[in-house]
Amino acid sequence: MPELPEVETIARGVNARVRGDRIVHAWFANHQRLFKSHAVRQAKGLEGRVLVSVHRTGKHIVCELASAPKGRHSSKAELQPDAQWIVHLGMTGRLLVTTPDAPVAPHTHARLELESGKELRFVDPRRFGKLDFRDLKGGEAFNAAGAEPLMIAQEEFAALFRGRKLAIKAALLNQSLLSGIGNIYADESLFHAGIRPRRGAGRLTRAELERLRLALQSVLEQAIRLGGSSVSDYVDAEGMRGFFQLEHCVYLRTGQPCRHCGTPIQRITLAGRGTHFCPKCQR
DNA sequence: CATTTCACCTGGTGGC
DNA sequence: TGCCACCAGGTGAAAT
Repeated sequence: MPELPEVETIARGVNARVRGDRIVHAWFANHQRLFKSHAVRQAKGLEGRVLVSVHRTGKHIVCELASAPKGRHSSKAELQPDAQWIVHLGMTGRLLVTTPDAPVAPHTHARLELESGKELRFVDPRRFGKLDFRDLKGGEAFNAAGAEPLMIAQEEFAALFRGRKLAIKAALLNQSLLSGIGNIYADESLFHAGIRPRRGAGRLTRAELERLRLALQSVLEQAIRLGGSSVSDYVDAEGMRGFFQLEHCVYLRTGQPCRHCGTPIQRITLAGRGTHFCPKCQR
């Protein structure tokens, strides 16, 4: 489900609600594939630690955790993190902050009870999500493989695609090149840059690459401002839908008129994914 | 190595 | 109403 703007929206929402709170109990469902490190180890690591901050890296939500003696509430947010809980939402994952009496949704696979009484819940019908715990003593902090699309500079961006034979859309989806772009924002940014998804990544001109970089950044930034795209079931940490789906120009608009020229939007399959573009505006 | 395909899951939709 | 085929925002392992 969630790509960079949705994950950013969720991370900000969770951070605002749980920052400084302590995890008093962690419960995990018995679905082994969800856990990159063993569920028992994750629960042990989480219980007693304070959530110092929650932020996004690529499509991952990173919760910074610190061990802290009980009863000192004044400066919890400034504690030095010594562990991380990393949540990947897969296609259908949700990370929600709820009251303890809120009904437990079907497919709830994790519940963290917090000292304040709130709960942090992970819900994921298709179970493509992943939960990981890292102890920073002895282990490495989490790092996304690819570059951040919102931060990358012109030269570095162009270098990512040099010499590559795969289609530009496939390259945009490759998380070890850029992290955070998924099917919606790949299609939308290629539309705004006027580039056909099947074009070879290594054959784009410098001008096209720079148009693409700027299109990606403006599309992602606008989507974050609108709280992400709610195509079917995406909601933020409070269960609220986003609004960027109303701004989509091509994604899931097969056969509908292009917003710029009126030509019907085409759908093809590329890299195994539904791919949408305007045959007139994109060359 | 680079690139492509497919399995992993459940649920929603639309045709018959 | 039921059954079925097909579709879905992601990733990583296996095949090419």
